[in-house]
Amino acid sequence: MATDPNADREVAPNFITQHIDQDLKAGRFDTVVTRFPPEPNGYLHIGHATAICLDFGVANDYQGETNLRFDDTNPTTEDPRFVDAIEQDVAWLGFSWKRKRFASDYFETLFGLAVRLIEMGDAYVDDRSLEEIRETRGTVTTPGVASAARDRSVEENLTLFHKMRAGEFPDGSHVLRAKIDLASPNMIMRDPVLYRIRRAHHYRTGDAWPIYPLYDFAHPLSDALEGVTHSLCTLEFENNREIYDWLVARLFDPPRPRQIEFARLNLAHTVVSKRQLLRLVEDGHVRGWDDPRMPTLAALRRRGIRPSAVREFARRVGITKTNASTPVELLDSAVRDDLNEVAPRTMAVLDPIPLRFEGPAPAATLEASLWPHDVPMEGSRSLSMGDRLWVERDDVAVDAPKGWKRLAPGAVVRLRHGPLVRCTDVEVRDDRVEGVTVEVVPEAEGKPQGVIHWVDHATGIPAVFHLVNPLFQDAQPDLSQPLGELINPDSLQVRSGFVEPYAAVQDADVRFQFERQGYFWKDPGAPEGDLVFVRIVTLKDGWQKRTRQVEPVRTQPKPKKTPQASDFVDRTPDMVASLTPEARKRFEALQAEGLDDADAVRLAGDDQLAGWVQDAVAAGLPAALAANWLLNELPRVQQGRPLGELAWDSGTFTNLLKLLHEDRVTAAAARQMLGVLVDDPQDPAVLMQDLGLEKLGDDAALKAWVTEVLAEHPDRVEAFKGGKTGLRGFFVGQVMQRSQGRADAKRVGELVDEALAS
RNA sequence: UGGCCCGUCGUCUAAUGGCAGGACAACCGGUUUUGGUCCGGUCGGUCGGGGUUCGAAUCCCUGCGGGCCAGCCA
Repeated sequence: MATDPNADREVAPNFITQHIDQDLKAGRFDTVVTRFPPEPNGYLHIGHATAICLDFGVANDYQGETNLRFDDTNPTTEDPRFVDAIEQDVAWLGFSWKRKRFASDYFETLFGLAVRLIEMGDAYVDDRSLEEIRETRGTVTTPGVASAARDRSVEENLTLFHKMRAGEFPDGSHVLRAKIDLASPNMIMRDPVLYRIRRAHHYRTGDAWPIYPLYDFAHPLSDALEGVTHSLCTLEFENNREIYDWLVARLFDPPRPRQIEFARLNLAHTVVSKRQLLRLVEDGHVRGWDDPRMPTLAALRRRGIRPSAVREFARRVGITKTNASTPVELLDSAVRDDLNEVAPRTMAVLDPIPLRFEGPAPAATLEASLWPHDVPMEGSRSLSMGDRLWVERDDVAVDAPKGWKRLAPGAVVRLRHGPLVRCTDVEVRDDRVEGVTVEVVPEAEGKPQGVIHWVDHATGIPAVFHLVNPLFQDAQPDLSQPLGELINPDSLQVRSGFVEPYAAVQDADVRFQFERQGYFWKDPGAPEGDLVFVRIVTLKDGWQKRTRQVEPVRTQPKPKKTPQASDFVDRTPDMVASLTPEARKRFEALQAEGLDDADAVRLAGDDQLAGWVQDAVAAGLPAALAANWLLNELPRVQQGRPLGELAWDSGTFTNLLKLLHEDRVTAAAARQMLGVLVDDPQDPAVLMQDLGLEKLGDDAALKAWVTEVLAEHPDRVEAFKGGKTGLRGFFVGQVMQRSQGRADAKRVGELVDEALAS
């Protein structure tokens, strides 16, 4: 039985937890502190929910803690009512924060840090207009130009900055800017603005401050002040990480917080952007922030979705860096799974037509279970069945299509929890079914074609049903179009029908399954006294699926892409042509050593790389071997660090290659050693001895391992012989593991082939 | 166009140089007094090209496609 090895974790391992694991192992931190940093300028939505589950979830998994921090640095857009709403939503999801903080708590501290930055010569006051600053920032392809303000003295900057704070300048007349690099390819590093003058009333600090810090300044420093270790945010902040690191490195000692970005959630058929949601509300396309069609947490809550379902949804979606769009079906499925075992089964007719009995009516009080056979819950309610009932219009057909399991002339169905009936007549007006007549048939008389639900005419209670459907017609709405044209006209359907009495009298928080219809609960937003049920989610409907208009998406193999001319381009000649004269010389020298142009040109572009190859050649090694390891093997352990940042030198590299060249170690072992040597240079021969990595020359031992491995996995041997040839790698890998990289993999491969052939 | 990031079944996501697996969707069947649930099965994928390697989804190069950045928003 395969059990989930991560069942005890809230967040399944992902690239972020891997970073955390590494940081913890490296001793960079000894605890995990995260934060959830909403700006109080709107309601939280399902996208935030995934972020919340991540922030709080990983902290819980690592016995760490999470702060709720309101990033309230822009007084013109923020409102305390959102603070309350956000707290409510986070708590509703089931998370509790260690500390509640506001960026505005830190205004005084942040001001002090800004002063220090000025004192270090890393920030200056610019007194030019917004337009001027914009124009001189340059473009993505052209560098920006400095203003005279950039060269102000520290004293002058200090004076000006204090005057900014004292309110001596008008709004927008001065800003504090970091002094970084106006030519940076990262636009955010072109002297980003840190403070602006904004004489606006802040909901928390009142009129105490005429200047406010910007996100890029306040956020990293707030993280550092709170002792946050891992600052998880969405992909659009990737470019901001550079300023984050820049500021924190200047103003704080280690351990410094670290920003990691992940992809935000996109849900099909809806929008998850505060701006767009605001538009929906303000333009009246929905009835408010908690309109059940909205993706806000307030709306999901009103719709009856439980927090456990949202958390399960977040778990199923996972965390990656891929920009992706999640289908709503994934949410629906999580909601159904969440409700299946807790929702008592009851009956409601949403589009009622009368059912009359021909002959004797059953007239009975039935004791009907609230739970189906497969839900381990107990309980029942009594149902009275009089001589007239309500049934669903869709459950009656004049001409039964193929596969019809409901009422149609002559057809026998069961009335749920009641008798079998045969349809004797269908009343039709204007092509619409308006009523049905049935006769009771004895139990013995054949199998019913199906089961339909009903509500008793005499005791049934009138109710209104709100059927919530996707808000947008298109999975990926084109938001440049007017919203009115994008909205699904059936996003909210209102029906008037009847429920059985039981459903009307239960507590407000009970989620029902109306059999064959879906999960519903009483709309908590309905006017007092009105009986309104909102549909949380439909049931999966095999019939509707079969008959619906849209063609189901057929799964068919993608056409094999035909190779394009552009697939075969060789950039090498271009690269050779654009070599500097100096690099050109190196290129020719490497060529002379027998390297092909592609390798030579890449090495020639780097003085150091080219030198290392020459050193290896001087030591009697083939240039191609050195080039191969430098170009193809080194990057694996380099992890983006330039060659110069690695601790080792060309001599260590050459000695490693020598061992390999002299056949004293295998390539696998050499790779292992490479990982150690770059950071911890030493004599590779000694390292080889220490790790016991000398190449194994003993064919007999290899054979023994091969036999052993094959004997241990008879099922896989069978599968291999059945055509699953990919298993060859598995067998070789097993033997390699046993030899700890000391066996000659090529030879092992041969032995495996031999053994499997017999 | 400069820089950064991302491309795995229809969709979402695993596999960290060694068996391409799971979920959702779809399809077929079984159980069922819900066309639900549950169970069994089927279909279906590493963006193209080249390289490194005994072995590549994974490392390297390159092409293609997508996202982000030129707010005194966050």
